[in-house]
Amino acid sequence: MKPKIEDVAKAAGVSPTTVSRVLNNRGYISENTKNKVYQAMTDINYIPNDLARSLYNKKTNIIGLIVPTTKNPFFGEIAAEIENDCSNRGYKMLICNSLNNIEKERKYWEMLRRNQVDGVIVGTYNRGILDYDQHQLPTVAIDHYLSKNIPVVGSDNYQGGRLATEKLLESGCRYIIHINGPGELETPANYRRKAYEDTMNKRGQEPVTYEISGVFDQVEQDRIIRQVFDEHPHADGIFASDDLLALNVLREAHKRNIPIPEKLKIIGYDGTETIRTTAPHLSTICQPISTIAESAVAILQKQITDMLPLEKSETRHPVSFHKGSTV
Amino acid sequence: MKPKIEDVAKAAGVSPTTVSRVLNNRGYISENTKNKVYQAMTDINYIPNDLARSLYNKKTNIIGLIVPTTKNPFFGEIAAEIENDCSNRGYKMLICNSLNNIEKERKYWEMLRRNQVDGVIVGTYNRGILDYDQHQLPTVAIDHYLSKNIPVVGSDNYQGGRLATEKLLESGCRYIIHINGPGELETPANYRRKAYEDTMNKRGQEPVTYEISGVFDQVEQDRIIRQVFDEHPHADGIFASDDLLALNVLREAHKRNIPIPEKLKIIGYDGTETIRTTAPHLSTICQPISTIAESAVAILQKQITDMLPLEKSETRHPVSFHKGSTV
DNA sequence: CTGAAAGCGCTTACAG
DNA sequence: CTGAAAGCGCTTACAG
Repeated sequence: MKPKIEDVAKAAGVSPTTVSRVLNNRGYISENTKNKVYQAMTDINYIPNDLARSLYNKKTNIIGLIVPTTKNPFFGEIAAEIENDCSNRGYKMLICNSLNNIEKERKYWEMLRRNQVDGVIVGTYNRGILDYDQHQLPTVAIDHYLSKNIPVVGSDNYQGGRLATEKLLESGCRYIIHINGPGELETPANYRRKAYEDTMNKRGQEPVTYEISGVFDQVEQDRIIRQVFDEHPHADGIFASDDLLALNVLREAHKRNIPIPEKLKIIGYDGTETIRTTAPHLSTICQPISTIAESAVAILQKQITDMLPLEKSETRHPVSFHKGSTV
Repeated sequence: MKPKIEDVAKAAGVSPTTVSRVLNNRGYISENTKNKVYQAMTDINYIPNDLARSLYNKKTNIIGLIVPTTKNPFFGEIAAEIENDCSNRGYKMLICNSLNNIEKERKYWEMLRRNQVDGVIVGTYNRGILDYDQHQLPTVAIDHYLSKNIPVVGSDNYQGGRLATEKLLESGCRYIIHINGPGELETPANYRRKAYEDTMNKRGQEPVTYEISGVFDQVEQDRIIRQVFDEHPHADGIFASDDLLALNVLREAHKRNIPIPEKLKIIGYDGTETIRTTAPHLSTICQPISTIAESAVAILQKQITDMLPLEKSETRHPVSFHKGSTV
């Protein structure tokens, strides 16, 4: 049987109350008693039960993180950063890979509630899951609009879209296509598109945007990429809204023997550490992942400790350009 | 205030005992009562408190996962797979990124204990942390020897090392170098090296192995790679013990204008989904990540449910060869 | 400075 | 088929 406070108390010859007090450094306890208790704790190898503690305190110091999947480098990195920040602040993290499955996600929300998490950080698309009006749980969304009263954190998507487009224009492109990832309608990522279109219009160029609707659908993605090449054989620039997509575009270009960057320039989005080490040749817009993570955790913690009601807010962190050899 | 069982009981006009019983589907309850209770639960929006439940049951259905960092594609993918398997079996997962920091790792172990996790899956190098003799907690290690009584799951490293070496030999290499990642001494990954050396010896070739000791030390890694090229300008094959390393080798080869695969063939190890999509040209040995994850979870669950004492075992899953253009 | 008692939200013998 | 009581391992007023 695992030792409990009572056992420590017996071993130290004091009451459970006293043990609890030294454990929590609360109230006045004589040095002597303190030492006896510490001694007893190590003697019997006592480890406090946080379940009991949390039950009483109504605070678990656990937060939930819901992402599509940590297989994706962007979410793998953001998850790692968020967990680090949590750990530094004394929070633990329950992780949920929703696989963009609405039913799974609904279950995760319930699970997190049952486990009394102090808050949740969400990076998935799930309109309709939350009961907007009476959502109480402290929550922060990463690049997703979940509800009118949930703060959103992300990169400055408009700046990113503009930057990508400008870089292409600067390096001489005139016939630039934009390819969008799936489900970006409900996310601030649609500002990437908006910025692209605005920037093109301002220069008097006609914007052309393709959308990939299927989530995790490699086949559709490949089909659309081929379609772009078929329908726009004279395009000289492609702005893809994520790096994996950009790499696929690059691959198709190679297949068609289109010299990069001479005939076609390509720029991606995300700039994860993984991509920058495995494919440093890809020019891309880098999201400040650790800053995003940090600020999401900070905002969440503020909600938790101040017990503030949820309030809409949008935090955008500046992006940067990584120059590879595709632009 | 969150509604509790008592509130449901009141709303349904029954006792808390009865509510608990319908909640757990235990004992006989009349259909009528059941319905009243269900009705009451939805009426007042009741969500059970798993903390209280777990406290009583001495079972949390939570497991801990300790990895160096999910930023690394291998661990990001294994974490996602493990979490999926857990979720399917009704377990939740607390994730810990130890960053290969022994102090952090020690704290994570204590945290997991305090939170009464049912078991732990570890993918980090941490000899000396566990109290071998009296380690009670169900535990499974991924490709690491933690203690004489903790089961290990991984890819068949010996087969992998042999396969890599044979592929190089088959394609004509004779002067093959092996570069090892850090910290592989205490892990089954050292069988990759052993297999390489055995295979080379059997063919009458002299094995040459370099080791990179610094964990996460990009600078040292680059230095060693340059050293390999400097000291063995006539090498015609390199077997790198992970893909990120292999890609760095490839990059250095490009810098030196060494044509790949004509003058030099390169083969990596891991074959994550991420690498296979971002760098499909890299030939590599693929670990069956989802199989490894699945079997780790299965073994852990068996320990948990059968309450077996920990027992040494080693499970090796076969690897496969991914042919890119570097071999 | 220290302890006995009540309570956090559940569950399960035990009794009816 | 249903309920009152005790207990899971803690913590914190309250009293001394």
